[in-house]
Amino acid sequence: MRIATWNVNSVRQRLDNVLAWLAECAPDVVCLQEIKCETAAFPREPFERLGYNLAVHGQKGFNGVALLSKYPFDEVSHGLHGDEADIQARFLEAVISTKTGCVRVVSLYLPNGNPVSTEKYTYKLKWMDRLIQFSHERLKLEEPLVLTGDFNVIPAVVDAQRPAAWVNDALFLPATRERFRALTDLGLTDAIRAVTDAGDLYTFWDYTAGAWAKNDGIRIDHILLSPHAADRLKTAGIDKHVRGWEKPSDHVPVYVDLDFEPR
DNA sequence: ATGACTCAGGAACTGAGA
Repeated sequence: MRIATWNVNSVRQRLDNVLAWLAECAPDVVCLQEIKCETAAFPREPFERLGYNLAVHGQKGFNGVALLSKYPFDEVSHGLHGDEADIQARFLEAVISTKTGCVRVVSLYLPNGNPVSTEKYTYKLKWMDRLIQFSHERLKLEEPLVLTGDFNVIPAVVDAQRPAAWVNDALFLPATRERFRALTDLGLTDAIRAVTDAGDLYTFWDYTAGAWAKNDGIRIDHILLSPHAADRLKTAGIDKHVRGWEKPSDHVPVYVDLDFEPR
């Protein structure tokens, strides 16, 4: 089973790119972030025509997450517990059934947090604390869990081409990285790091200043696996070439192949 | 150089992104 994540920076602007990528990647489950539209405005038809079930949690203008699945959804819920006043559309959770078992998948869009001297950064850190609590609860279920999306976290120096440029940034500050490490300390596995310790593996290149041409990238889109999901990990990869397409998102897809064949 | 592009909203710009 191939599960992928992609911050598309507007699903309506990126529709042609997303359809072209689906054709070549052929994922079974896709987590989308920054769909930038209300739920009712999501272009459902082209995805349903390809055989995907849809779950969408949108809002007007900003944010918005979605799930596509060739397998049926058992349970779908949106919103991250711990702050009833938080109305930003950044979290969508579903249980997906296959003939050989279930997998719980979360499509998340973690707050950016810049500028760090504002309430935006405290919102990010509190959101991460809530995510740690959520993960702690879900890991008790001892089931395959795929926690994935745009984390807006550069986990380590090796995950940026120019780490010095990010030392005071909300994506790389110690308080940010400590909380990401708290997630992995709970027992979640960073799928890319499970298959390679190589550098030059990025998922985002800024639109400005020729960042793509200079390969001035960062790795901030992640797939975290519970032990029961990590046991099934076959491959993990980043579809870097998609950044070179016409009218690209500033992020590229990341995917894992999990073995859900009968045993 | 707290900039450079790209998006949504809404009709000229601003805010947000990272």
